Amino acid sequence: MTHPPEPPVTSRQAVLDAAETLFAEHGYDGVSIRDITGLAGVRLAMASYHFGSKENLFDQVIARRAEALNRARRAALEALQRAGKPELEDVLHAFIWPYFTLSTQGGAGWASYCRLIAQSGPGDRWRDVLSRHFDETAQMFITAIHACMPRAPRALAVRGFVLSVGTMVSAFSGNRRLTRLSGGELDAEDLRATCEAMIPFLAAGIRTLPSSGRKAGAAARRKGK
Amino acid sequence: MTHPPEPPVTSRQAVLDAAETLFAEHGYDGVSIRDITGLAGVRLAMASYHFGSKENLFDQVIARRAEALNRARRAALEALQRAGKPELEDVLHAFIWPYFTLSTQGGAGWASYCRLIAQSGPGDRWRDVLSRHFDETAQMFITAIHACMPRAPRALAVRGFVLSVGTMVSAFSGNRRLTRLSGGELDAEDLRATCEAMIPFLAAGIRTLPSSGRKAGAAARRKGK
DNA sequence: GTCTATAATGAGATAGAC
DNA sequence: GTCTATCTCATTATAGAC
Repeated sequence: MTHPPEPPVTSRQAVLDAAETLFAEHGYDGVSIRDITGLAGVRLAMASYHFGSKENLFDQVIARRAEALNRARRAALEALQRAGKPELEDVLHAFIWPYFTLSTQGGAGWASYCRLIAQSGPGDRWRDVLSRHFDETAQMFITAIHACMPRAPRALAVRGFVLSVGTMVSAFSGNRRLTRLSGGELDAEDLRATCEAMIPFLAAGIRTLPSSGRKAGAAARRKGK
Repeated sequence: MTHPPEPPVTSRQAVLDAAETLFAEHGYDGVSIRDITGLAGVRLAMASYHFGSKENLFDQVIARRAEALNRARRAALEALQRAGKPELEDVLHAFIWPYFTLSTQGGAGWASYCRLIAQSGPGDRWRDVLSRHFDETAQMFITAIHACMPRAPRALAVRGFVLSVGTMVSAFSGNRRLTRLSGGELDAEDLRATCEAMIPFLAAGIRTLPSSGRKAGAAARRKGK
């Protein structure tokens, strides 16, 4: 369904691919249209011709893969729900595994895409584009998480989902912390190992939320602060 | 020990503060030296006079608060260890709570600082500066986490720490996901509630790592993929 | 659709007076 | 330490030929 090594045929795709690569490496403002068209092997004017503005090019970069990613996640979730009542781990798996699969086997573009997403900042540009493309699917997964802890209020499922997204996105950010801090014993690029650790990690975390909600501040009070 | 609302007295500090604010909002490349000196209320040339290059200004912005943060974290950790054998929750508390306290009560600069850290990308600029300022303290916390799970290899403590850092940093990033996805029921700016949920969340997650290491890929195989 | 050329602006950094 | 003025180069975007 995805065509990893296929070289871009149209100049439009070439620009899109180059923009994705460079945005992921240096951020939106760290890259000029000249850099992008240079890497794409097309002339400067092609960027404006196809996309008008740099802002719009960025938007298209995010949008292009968002749909495929959402589709994969929802397909996994629906398959799960048809098979019966899923466990928390299964729901997290349905959310995280497509990210892993596409990032590692979907071609270099997908890896760049995941690193790019991890650079989202608090500014309007990011807030709008992420909300527009990901919130709807996010709500489906929050509902599925909530179904695994039906006695808890939905707000706790939201909190668990948001914490999980932060953890996952950071794991795909391309920071080499894991390698560095382990002195090379662990490999930050072994995303499979990270995902396999992360899913039970997050599931266990989410399961603590109902009780930590009740005894709120326990850790804080224990330190007398 | 920190003086939140004190206005900067020197032009050097004014530039540093303005740079911190603007970098946090728009990222390194999203801000010009003119923007910074403009907000600081000083002339353009003062930036070069005090800091030489923009790169160096950025470095100083990160460095300035890194020391205070590391000191607070280490003090909390040492106090803990003097009091006996700490629980995993206590170690995480010692790591996260200074971040929370400074971010919410250390003045606007600290809040900006935490948002800025969350924008770290995979590029050299970030990797170098974060490694230089934070790796040493990170190793102390990894050791403390490892002491809570002594039968597991240290690599698992590293993995738990790295996942935890990602979760924490994302929680302080200023993305308003929690508010948006909960329809306003939860408040993304209530960092206290987030920290109080996060600490047991992460502790539970770390405790799963030894077992998920042994039965690696269980969730994956269950889905037959 | 693709190119050259250029317009219009903004960037980082510095020289040199005070 | 602080200022004005400026150098030099890169930036986004567009006009208009082919």
